[in-house]
Amino acid sequence: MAKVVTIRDVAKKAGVSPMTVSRVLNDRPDVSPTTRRHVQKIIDDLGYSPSVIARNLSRGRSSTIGIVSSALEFYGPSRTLVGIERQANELGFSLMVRLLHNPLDSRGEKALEELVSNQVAGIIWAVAEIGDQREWLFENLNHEGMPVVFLNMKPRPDTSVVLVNNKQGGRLATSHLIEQGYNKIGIITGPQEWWEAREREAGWQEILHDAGKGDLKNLIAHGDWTAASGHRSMIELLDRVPDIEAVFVSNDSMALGALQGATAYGRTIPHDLAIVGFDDIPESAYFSPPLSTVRQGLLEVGCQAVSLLSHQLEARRNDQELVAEVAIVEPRLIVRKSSIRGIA
Amino acid sequence: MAKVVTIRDVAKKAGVSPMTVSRVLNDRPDVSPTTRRHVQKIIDDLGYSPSVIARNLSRGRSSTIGIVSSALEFYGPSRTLVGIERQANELGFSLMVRLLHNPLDSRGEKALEELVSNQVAGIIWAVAEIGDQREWLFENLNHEGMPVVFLNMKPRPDTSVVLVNNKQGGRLATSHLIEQGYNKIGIITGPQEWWEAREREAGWQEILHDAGKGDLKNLIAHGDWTAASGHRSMIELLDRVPDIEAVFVSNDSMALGALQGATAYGRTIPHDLAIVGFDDIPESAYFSPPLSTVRQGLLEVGCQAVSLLSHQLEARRNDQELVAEVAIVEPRLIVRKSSIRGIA
DNA sequence: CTGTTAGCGCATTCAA
DNA sequence: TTGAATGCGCTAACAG
Repeated sequence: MAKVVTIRDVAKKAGVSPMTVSRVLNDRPDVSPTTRRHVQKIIDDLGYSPSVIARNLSRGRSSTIGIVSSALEFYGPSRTLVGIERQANELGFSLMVRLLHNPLDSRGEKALEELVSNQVAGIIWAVAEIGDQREWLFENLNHEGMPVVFLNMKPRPDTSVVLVNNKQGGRLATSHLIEQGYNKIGIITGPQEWWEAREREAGWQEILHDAGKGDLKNLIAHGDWTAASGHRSMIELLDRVPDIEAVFVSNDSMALGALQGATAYGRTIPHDLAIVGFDDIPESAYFSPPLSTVRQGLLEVGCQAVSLLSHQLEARRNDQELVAEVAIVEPRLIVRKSSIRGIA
Repeated sequence: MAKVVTIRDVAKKAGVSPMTVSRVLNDRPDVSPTTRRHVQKIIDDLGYSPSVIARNLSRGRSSTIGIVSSALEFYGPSRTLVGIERQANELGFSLMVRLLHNPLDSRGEKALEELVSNQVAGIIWAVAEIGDQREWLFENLNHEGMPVVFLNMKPRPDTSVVLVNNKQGGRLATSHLIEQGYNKIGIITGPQEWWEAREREAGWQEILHDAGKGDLKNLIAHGDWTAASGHRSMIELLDRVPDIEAVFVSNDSMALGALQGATAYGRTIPHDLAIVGFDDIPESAYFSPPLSTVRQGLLEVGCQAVSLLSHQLEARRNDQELVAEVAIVEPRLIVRKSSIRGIA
């Protein structure tokens, strides 16, 4: 219990009022250079560090932003968190993090309450869109008047959203496969509750449709993002459509499982079967064969999220109209061996 | 700015004093059941939620714990964070997270200051041990009298630490390879600045030494945890020691790179060369061939860290002696194909 | 430029 | 079992 140094201790020692110290701390202009220097010295000497919570209480606002995330075991969410942290740091925000382990239960509510009562300045909602949970969210959040930025959600009016153009990612992957001359192009999707999974599938479907490919039903298998499900789904596709020529797999982990499944099934990649993944996890360049994939700008997503939130906060401080913004991050196709026709 | 509901609003509406409301909020025994029910109802009606920061300021302590972590792009740290969050949640703590992007710079200091001035109740230091940064830490933290738990660090007196028995992990992997009848057993290490990397190497070395294997120098290659470095290091080993029979790779990502490197070099795994990894990332069961590896109980590490910190906090609240605890989590060998002699 | 007064929302005394 | 007074550490608004 080293008695903590307060602003009053500094003031006393410096022979000024607490207010002056406060002004120095906050870099206010209305302090004489001499006084400022003097006070600053005392601050340093005493190793004084202001109590953020007292400041927040007094100011009625905080510089902590709340993050609600989930599924940190996957590449996407954890990578995004890193981006968020980086930008938050840059802009002087602290981060309070809550993870939802099972997004289906009602804990979103508790997480939200906790953040609200911790007086966070705003919230970044980085949880996959699940069912109607969102509806509940919108009511509550707007009710509270809490600035929020959502990640990877279908844009809606008056809501700030940062998203990767997942549909475009699906298009890129599928177009690439068509350009390589493949005809029967299947897909292994992510969980249908994830908006991102549905979008990637929509991109795949759009391209095939435009190319005049007929019945797509048989070419779809549903995974759950894990390598195990990729493996399973690939076997399923091969059983169902033995002459399938290429598969767009909705993330790299599943693609790894798919690669292994197809190989065990007796197919040589890419000679017999082409595969394109999604994410560009660092490992994917070292799969056998190296995986063609779609890279999302996930750090960018995190940065943007914090920036948009920051805009909202600023607008609010200036009593301006809060204009919702939407930031779209474009993905990029990375071509490696797994999708190149004519390589053994 | 929906004017926020305070404890006074509730009190007024309930016709009691703020104090009574406070008692209800904190589940104090000295409130009549009738009053309690009544007040509780008003609380619910108004949707009142107490201001955590005001409470903290008043009580002089908070229930937020600070996490300093880094390298969330790797499996270990992010997995550990999940464990921490889970247990924190369980015990009613909030989490404030700071990431160190380049542990070599002095930002540890800033992160620490930020957490301290946010009045966190304690800190979990989950950053790889780098050089003499730790010395600086110990001085400062003990000076502040802040409860801290360190992760994966060499235990030292009067310091709470949670660690995986990395050396034992190295032993398990290496013994397994010896039992399989391999003789020339190499290692690809992690970055030498990481304590965990050094420990794994020490385990490997100990077993080989005990088995009477002579000169080990040539059998060591240094990686940096990435698949790329695993690839590179494997080539290096094969060039240097063409008759090498097995390699213990200090994490699974590097093992993936090593697998690919060895295959490209013309070796068949495990026929020509056995490989054991470390981590048991979910993907490793789908490498080609499936990877034998050492599983760390990372969730467990996170849980334990929060528990130890919680003990410290409790002791402090009761003015008891703070006894530092050390929790050791034992790793487990997972045998798959990549290390089984006599399989093609 | 600097100090004074007041109060952020709550919990810890104490007294009733 | 309840309430009144007081203060946590800081800053906004006003004075001087």
